[in-house]
Amino acid sequence: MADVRTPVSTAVYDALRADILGGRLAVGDGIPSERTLSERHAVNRHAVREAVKRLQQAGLVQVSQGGATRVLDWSRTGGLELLTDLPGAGDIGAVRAGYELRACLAAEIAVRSAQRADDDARDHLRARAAGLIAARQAGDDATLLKAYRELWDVLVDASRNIAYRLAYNSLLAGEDTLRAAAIVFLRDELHDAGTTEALIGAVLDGDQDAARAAATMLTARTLRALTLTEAAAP
Amino acid sequence: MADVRTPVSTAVYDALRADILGGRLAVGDGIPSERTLSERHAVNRHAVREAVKRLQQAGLVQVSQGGATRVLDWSRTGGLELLTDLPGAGDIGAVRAGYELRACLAAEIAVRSAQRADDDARDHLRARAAGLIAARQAGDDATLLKAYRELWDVLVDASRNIAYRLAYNSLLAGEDTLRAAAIVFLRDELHDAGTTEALIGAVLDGDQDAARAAATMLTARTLRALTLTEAAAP
DNA sequence: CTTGCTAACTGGTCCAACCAGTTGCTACAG
DNA sequence: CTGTAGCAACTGGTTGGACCAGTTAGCAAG
Repeated sequence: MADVRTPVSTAVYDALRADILGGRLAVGDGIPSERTLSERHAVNRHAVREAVKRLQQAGLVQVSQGGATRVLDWSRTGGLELLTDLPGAGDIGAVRAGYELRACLAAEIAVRSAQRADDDARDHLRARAAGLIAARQAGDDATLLKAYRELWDVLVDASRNIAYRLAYNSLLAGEDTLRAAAIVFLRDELHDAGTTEALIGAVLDGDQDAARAAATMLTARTLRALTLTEAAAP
Repeated sequence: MADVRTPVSTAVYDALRADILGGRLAVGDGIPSERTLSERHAVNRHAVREAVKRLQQAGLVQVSQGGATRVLDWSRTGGLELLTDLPGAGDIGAVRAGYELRACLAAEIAVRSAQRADDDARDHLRARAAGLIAARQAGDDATLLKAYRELWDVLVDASRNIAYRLAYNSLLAGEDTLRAAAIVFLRDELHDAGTTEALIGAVLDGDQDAARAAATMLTARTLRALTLTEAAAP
């Protein structure tokens, strides 16, 4: 039941990914051969191959038959999905980077939502707005965060842009591990009920400028909190 | 030499991914068993497993031992790296979505570059600016596009935000297949030498507002071209 | 010193088997 | 007739070993 058995190939993948993102395997280096890795991790070579295939897809390594599998410069070949893996590898600045991207996305999502939201999307938005008000009554930050995220989820859909949706997914991919930290940074933004209401109203009214302004103000609060934290304890 | 042999596992992966993104495998459906797929594609089961592992990592399927491997709603679980796969699956709107995301990113990259570019980054930027001028002399759009991309590549670095870099990577992931189409849409933006110069100057001067304005004007040209094309031949 | 071949690597693929969960049907007990 | 226990018959997870197909490096002949 509570069996959290991880496939061995995932264990190998995690280990290699951490080594690469953590810089222990330098760019251009060849990683150990599949046969070596299978011995070292005491698993079958097939498991290693599955792990390497995933590394390859993530843009972390380049494999070539006959030659060695080499580590790529992931800052050039990696995709946005790597972002949530970076903090785990010890990169603190990645958190600020992620929130900056979110800020830029949020403003645009707000504008496009105001521009493109149809009746269906407006209904959903109103429902989430009500849910958010209810969550504020609870006084529990975790509940509030959940409701706030659901609000943005609806806005992302309303913006009718699959790229925004996918980028948003990538940003939230590792949220479970970061939720506790997120609440700290998002605190001011979460409790700014007035601006949140303004955002919702602007989207419902189709007021693109007001929507952008509100979204920018909301995310600016979190960015400020992050900057202060970063400056205080680097 | 010209041997473009694709690994069989990649062939299986491409086929399954296309079926999922193309909607031929519905969300919630179980995909055929590994043994069935290995028979159907006339490959070994390990090749199928490698393909499925990649699907899993891409957020397209959920596998569970004992149970069937089910198709996930990739619009909820997929990352930005899926974007460049969508056009291949027949989704035309994904191109516009991608360029809208690029527009929003570009403006922010310009601002952050103006804010954070150090001497080293400024040197690189000046070099690329010179390269761009040289490319304009050639009169060849492909050369110009290359130089223009290199300019933005430097700007992305100058913005000192790993999330911007990774998102930018994701957006350009499938560029080779789209290069011909890209030149058509980017034509006006590419030939707007004045605004490009203004962007470079603003970044070098640390003028964030001017940088944002220039970047926005540049990307707006491409968005307009895209909208016109979309409206003309939907 | 250059060239060419070979041997020892690398990854790519396959076969066959077994382990470990899930699912559904069947037969037995109530 | 109903409910449940249990036995197949699936599913994915893992292993071992073998062989093919490229790359690389070293050695030997020119």
